[in-house]
Amino acid sequence: MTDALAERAARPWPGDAATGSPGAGRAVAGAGPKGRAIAAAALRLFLRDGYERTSVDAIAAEAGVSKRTIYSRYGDKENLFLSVLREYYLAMMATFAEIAEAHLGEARLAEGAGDVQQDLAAFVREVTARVTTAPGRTALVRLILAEAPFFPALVRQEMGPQTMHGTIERGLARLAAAGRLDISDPGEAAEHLLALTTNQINARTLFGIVPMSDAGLDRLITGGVAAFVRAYRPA
Amino acid sequence: MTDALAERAARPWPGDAATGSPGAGRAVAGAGPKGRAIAAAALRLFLRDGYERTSVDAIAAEAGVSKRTIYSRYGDKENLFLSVLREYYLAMMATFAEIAEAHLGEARLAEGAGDVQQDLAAFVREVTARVTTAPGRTALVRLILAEAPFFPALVRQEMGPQTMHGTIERGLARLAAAGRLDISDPGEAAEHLLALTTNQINARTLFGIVPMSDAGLDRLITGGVAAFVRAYRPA
DNA sequence: GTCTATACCGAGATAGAC
DNA sequence: GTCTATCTCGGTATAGAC
Repeated sequence: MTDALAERAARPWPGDAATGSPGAGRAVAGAGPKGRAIAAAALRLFLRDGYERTSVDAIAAEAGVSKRTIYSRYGDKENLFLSVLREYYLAMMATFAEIAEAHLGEARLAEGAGDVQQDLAAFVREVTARVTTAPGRTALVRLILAEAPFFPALVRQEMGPQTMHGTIERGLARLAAAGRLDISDPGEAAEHLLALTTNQINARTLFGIVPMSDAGLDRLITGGVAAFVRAYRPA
Repeated sequence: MTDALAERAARPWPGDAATGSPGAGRAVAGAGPKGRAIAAAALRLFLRDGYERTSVDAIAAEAGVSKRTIYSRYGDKENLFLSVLREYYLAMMATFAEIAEAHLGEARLAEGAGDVQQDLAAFVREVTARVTTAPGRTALVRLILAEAPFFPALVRQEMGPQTMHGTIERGLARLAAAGRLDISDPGEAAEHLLALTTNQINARTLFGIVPMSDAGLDRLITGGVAAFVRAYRPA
């Protein structure tokens, strides 16, 4: 894991007691340097090889800890799996929220109006670069899709769909209120924007399996945003 | 497998030598009643449990044949997997092609022009009902996504993306030529139509994992097609 | 007390032998 | 069609080290 997201994912969850030595406060699976090493190794191998093909032995070797340490901290493989995936997912959503706030937040929109199409394209481009096509992100989504039938917790909790949706919906509603778009159903419009951009990229690349050039990505985003604006431009 | 697609998938591939007894002509894995039983059982279990979680023992038991029979016909588990998936995929694409021809083929469009939006919605609705949300289809797509990194043949050959794309592109080009849509790039328009309908359904349901009511499906299709037509309607 | 190292267990896997 | 060889897995146990 070389990207910033994995680094972030290796940090203890929000809500954890302390980041100090494993013993200060309630012991937490992901705390301490050992905990970070385990989580990082597990994440890396699960994302690369999937659940069934990843052995706890391999994770232990990769993390440089003994297998017993993993079991004493995480209980079993399933809990380790769900923990590291949730951690990573939350980190990714935090990045997304930050980007969305910068592009579609109240502060940004109060600055004044540029061209809607260009503003939306800039937003989507940054999301694409920093989230959608981030090294581990596509693997994460593929993994969730693959394992969801066997781990209902994956879809029950916050890792389901519709997590980017609300944020975008509120941003679009602001653009509509400012008269820059003609939107009667912001929820539906948010889905359409996602469908024409992020989801289109996912479909094209089979969620990261088939490579795509930066130029191709840019063309796809530009075209998707253009179609979106054509469908929702004020009369 | 109770649906018609599985029935179809259990038939030998187009191009196979004969459907007769396994020994007439070149021996073919999927031929004969035993071959059909094996293929049907393998497909069912792979779609339900995935590759790693499905054992050849279980397939043999489900098919009512000996494990030896499977190995002598298919060589190994991997080949069995790729064979039955390709078979099923091709059957699905045949169904899609048939629907597309009925709705967007030359014959249909020569009949005269109805409302574009209604025509497209009818097309998408039938594709959705008979292909996109067919019992095994979503599982098939999830399985391909999950296993693609480990079986490059899955994406190399004809099972990649873009298989529905060409057919829809030609249909949209015909609609544009008839002046019923304003499309400068039919390839891109086809992607946008797919993105706003089929792909949106997939994203919403996490490829069939999260259930969706028929009414919800219909609303989603209607809204997606409406947005598409707004983006591409003649001036 | 938490960690490492390693040996171990039972189950289940593929693949091939008979 | 059964039987077996060989392997790997998740998980535990047992030993000692910092």
